[in-house]
Amino acid sequence: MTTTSTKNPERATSPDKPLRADAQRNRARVLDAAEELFAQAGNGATIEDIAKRAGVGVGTVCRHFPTKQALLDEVLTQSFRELVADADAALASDDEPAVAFERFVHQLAGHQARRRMLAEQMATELELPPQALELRDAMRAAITELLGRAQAAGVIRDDISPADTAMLFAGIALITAVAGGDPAVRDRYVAVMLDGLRPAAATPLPGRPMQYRDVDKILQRRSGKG
Amino acid sequence: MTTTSTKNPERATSPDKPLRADAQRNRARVLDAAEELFAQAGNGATIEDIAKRAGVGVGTVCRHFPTKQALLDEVLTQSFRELVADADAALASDDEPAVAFERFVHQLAGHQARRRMLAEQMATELELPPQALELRDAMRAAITELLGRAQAAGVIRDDISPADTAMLFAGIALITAVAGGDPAVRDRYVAVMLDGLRPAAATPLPGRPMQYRDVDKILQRRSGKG
DNA sequence: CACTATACGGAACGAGGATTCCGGATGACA
DNA sequence: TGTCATCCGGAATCCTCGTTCCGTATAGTG
Repeated sequence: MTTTSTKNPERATSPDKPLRADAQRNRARVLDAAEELFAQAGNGATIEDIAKRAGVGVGTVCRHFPTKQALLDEVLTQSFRELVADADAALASDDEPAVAFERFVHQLAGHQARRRMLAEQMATELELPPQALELRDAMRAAITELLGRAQAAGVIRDDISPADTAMLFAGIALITAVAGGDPAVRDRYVAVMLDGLRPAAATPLPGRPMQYRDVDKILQRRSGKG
Repeated sequence: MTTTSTKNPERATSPDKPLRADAQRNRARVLDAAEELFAQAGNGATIEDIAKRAGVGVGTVCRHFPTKQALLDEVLTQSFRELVADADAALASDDEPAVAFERFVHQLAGHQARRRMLAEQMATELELPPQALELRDAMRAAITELLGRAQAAGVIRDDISPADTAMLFAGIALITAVAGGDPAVRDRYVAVMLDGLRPAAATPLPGRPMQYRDVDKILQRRSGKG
């Protein structure tokens, strides 16, 4: 399902032209392989590994994606697209706020776990590829809205921000991804986290909610240093 | 506090002999520098960076620790020692179970965040250095006991295992470490997680608690493949 | 079927980083 | 203070991995 038959945002050199049939096939294979290996090994995954898994030569990988970073960016962007789609679906659904929110965070954790880079990036470890910037903003807006509705309905505690939400579930996703990626385990932990977010048992929290502004600040500081 | 004046489990070559004074000093410096840089950059930290930070040449680093892995292992083992010390203190204290448990998980997350490798390794990403095996077991025993007491006292939900506990807080630690490592943020999130662990708001959980056995299985599988 | 623009595989190359080596410096001890 | 074993710094070496190059293969087309 992760094929890129719809559009190819970048191409090595030359403006754009319909890819030859085998090229399209290979590109998709590479993307799938990369997604899988990046998820497994973070970006420690090797170009050669990816090529092998995709059943192509390294040359092929590097022709389609001029740089390892470009490949990573594309996979990341892909993930964001799916995430945003889920978020939009949740927003559009007429489920109760609690249900919509819970379903969505399960999906969120799922996406992030399947590709741990996504989780890392949402926690600002990685630079965001420019193509993904607006997707990220859409994502943030969606989380804000879903959380807001749930809080307004009184089913989620008020002292939690959208940025907190993203972080918390990214943490769950990251750790379960690192530890084998069993979806059953992940769902369990998401459920625990959700219990922690209910107003019923809420204990006063130290500190203040994290804002996306803070996240961006961390991101800047990081790219500033190197 | 991180000096190794007590014992030096490994030495490049030759059985063992008291290190010359300057050598001991340098060894300690290297260890401290490594701890700091590994915490900051995971094991992306470079030998040269570590040497520079420690104010020594690369040769010195490599003589004391024949391999980058050896250095990493030593830092890891060090962390485990501190963790186990905290755990023992918590066990020995006569605080109420709830207090002891909560204080300990805060410390746990703190340790793990300060050195993100620790968090990753507790989630079985890394192989455990042999020197640390018994420390890990002591750790597990302590968590088991502290959690058991808290559950017996009815302040922590029953459908959570010691392994779950380790994973959940490792997740929090990991994500906050990745996102800048602000302790205030970490404490906030630990508090949320703790709320999720209280019996009051507990919702039925899907799946079954994770056992240390499962963790070990993942570890084996991983080292099997490579 | 023949022809050509594309794409392919994988060897060759280069950069970055870990490890090794060795001449010079230094702590330990008589 | 003199001697020597030990340790130090950092240049040299080796290895891994991303990227480039090129001869060969193939999809697309008439």
